[in-house]
Amino acid sequence: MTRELSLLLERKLERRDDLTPDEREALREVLAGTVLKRAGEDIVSQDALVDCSSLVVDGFCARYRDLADGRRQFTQMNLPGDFIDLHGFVLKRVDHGVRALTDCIVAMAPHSRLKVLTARHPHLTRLLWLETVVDAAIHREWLLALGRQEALERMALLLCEIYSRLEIVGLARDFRFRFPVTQAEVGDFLGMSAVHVNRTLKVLREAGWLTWDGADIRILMWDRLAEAAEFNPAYLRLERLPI
Amino acid sequence: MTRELSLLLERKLERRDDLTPDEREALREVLAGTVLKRAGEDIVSQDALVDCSSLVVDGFCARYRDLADGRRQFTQMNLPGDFIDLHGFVLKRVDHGVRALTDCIVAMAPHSRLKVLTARHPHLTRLLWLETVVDAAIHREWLLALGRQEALERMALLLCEIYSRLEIVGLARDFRFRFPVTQAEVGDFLGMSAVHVNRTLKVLREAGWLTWDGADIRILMWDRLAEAAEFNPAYLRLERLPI
DNA sequence: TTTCGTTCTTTACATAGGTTAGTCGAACAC
DNA sequence: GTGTTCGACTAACCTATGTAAAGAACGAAA
Repeated sequence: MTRELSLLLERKLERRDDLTPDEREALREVLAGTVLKRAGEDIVSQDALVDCSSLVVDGFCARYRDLADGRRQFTQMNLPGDFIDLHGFVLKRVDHGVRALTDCIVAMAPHSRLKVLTARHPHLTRLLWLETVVDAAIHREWLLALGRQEALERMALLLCEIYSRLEIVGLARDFRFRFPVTQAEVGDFLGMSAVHVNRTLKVLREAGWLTWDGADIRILMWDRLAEAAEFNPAYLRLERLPI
Repeated sequence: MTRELSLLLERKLERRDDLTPDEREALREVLAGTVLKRAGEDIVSQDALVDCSSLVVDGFCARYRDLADGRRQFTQMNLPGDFIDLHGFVLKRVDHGVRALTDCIVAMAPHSRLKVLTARHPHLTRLLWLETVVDAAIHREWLLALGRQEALERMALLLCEIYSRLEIVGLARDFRFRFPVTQAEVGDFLGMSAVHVNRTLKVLREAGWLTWDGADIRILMWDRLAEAAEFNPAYLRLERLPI
């Protein structure tokens, strides 16, 4: 069981650069047990000191920040294979919550173990560092989207990004994927009201760009979506560059 | 000269955690020379492989992303003492440009030297990692702002953040500071048109919350601004927590 | 089966903020 | 001097998107 979890982590880091047997061994020491979180539960609560980061094994979750009057913005989607709050390892105090959008299984990585790893394995440390830096690159893409792109462009970007990321971990192919998220939640990603999410989806559906039944999404015209979003997957850093 | 630069860097990292004499010594090896960039010039161009990160010694610059039709979003302000593109050290390919808003002096930190440092100094590595992670925390604050806050709230947030960050490095006090940036540039930060920046400033000026003459800003009612922005400096991670 | 709570969907209406098109003044070149 | 450029500022108008309200569809629970 724990063995399988380490493999998930190994495969994730190996997409970026080769690992030595020694480094693989070290990764096996990092994960403690797993925890099940129910849909709607908070995995991390806002404004807490943390001593543990976690790896999403199964399910969808999202990082969020709230305003006093209840306005909410999701700042990042976390898919299976993603490290949630790895930045918490160096930040110590996290400034936001993470919510399970569906039932989730997460594996814990205690900071004490990560610290041992970083003391002994500089290259592995840089790979973990890279993961947090890719998160920041995704943030920048969404800063552009929220600041300067319109509703339809943002929706297209979300679909392109989620499809691409799910495909990498084998959870999407042939332009189909499951995305079990309500329209209100999509609105919290895109910085728009649930009503406008609905309107925007109607336009996309009627233009024949996609179908969206329940949680099953099928993209019919990828090129149109990618063009509308000005989607360039470079920001996901899918390239393999030794570091 | 180079000695003074290292001191800037040392002081920056020491705000987060103590450094050993050994670590200080290592930092002195990191910076190569300085470069002068003129206002309006690009310090880093979009979508390039980078082999060097840089430290702002003097001046203001900003990271940006553009859309094909010219819409632009600044994703981060860089003030003196900030590491520009430290994330480039692990990311290798950067996805955005950095523009000098005023004449700037920047000190270069070649990645080859940073790599030597990370191989020998795990604690220092975590401190550098932390700097990139704080950048991401600031991104998240602005994702919330751009997604869910209104023009006036965002403007208030910008003023509170810039003042706080300038104060830390001794470039602001008594609620006064120089901010030599055009209203159009402010719009590119806040995701709004220059016209609306002007309107919003007029409201703030007439309400007596601030004065803004040329590049000289004076905040008259900090509490009002902070309340409107829901400004909580926690996201800047000013706390000192050993890592 | 009925009831209940979600979520999706639509309509009608309100408004924050964009766009366009200026004026004015300061700085600068010649 | 004169022209030129750039930024601050304003007004008129327009539209993308928010808000409020309600019905339809669906699954879960009883």
